[in-house]
Amino acid sequence: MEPVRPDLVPDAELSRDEMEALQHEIADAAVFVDDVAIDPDRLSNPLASAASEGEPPIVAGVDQSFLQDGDGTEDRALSAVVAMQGGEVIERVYAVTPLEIPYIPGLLAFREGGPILAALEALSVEPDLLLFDGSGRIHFQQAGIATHMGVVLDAPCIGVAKSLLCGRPRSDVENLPEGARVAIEANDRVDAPAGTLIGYAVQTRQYDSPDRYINPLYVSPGHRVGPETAADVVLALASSYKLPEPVRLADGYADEAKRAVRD
DNA sequence: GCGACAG
DNA sequence: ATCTTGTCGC
Repeated sequence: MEPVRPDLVPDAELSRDEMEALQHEIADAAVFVDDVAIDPDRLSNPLASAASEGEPPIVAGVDQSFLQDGDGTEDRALSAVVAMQGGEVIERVYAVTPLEIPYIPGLLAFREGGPILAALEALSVEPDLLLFDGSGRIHFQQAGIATHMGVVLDAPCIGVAKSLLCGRPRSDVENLPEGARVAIEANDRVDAPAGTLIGYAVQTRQYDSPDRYINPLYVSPGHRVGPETAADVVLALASSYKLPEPVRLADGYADEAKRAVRD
């Protein structure tokens, strides 16, 4: 797949103000409600797929790793994509591109967007849905990496983050039971009316011991997906591990490919 | 000045 | 995110 909005592709040469201005454009173009019918049950369950007509949807997980040069300085980013259909991997691709800027909270898409788009161009199948490691609408300008990629590609996207960038949970998120979700609403750090629902803390896995617990994932709409569906999809795809399977596999593939590139 | 900060 | 082996615990 390739960008349908080349004008909005993240450019690391921009000034910080220009980057944030672009993010406001992205947020304005983003659709934070369900735009396509995505049945979470058909994502990973082959039986549900067989029972209904047509092919099950293709879901892609995207994750990055980084390579160092001889000095130990990070100089390249590697983006890995794992595409799944009916619970099975149908394609894996990766791309390596030079690293342009350091990590700056809020500007992740300008650091990692290049290799992601390069890897997605190498992908031969057309995903119906993409999951990213990072935020979507849970972002200062409501334009996290999942939203940015979603608008540039005009594809349904979901952000899956392991920690909360901004916003505020409506209730305690400690030690939630498996399958639970807690709404995340905009606070004064988010460029949205206070109280706006921007995502969910989603507990995909949990221990049963009283002294230790697993932190939830922070799931938010990227583009063309609403917050409830985003949470439903992540729960449906996280069958045996904390991370939804496409993202977990992309995570592993990013490490595997990095080792291969190093040799 | 202080605090907060995806990967 | 990254440098890294084994190891403690359910």
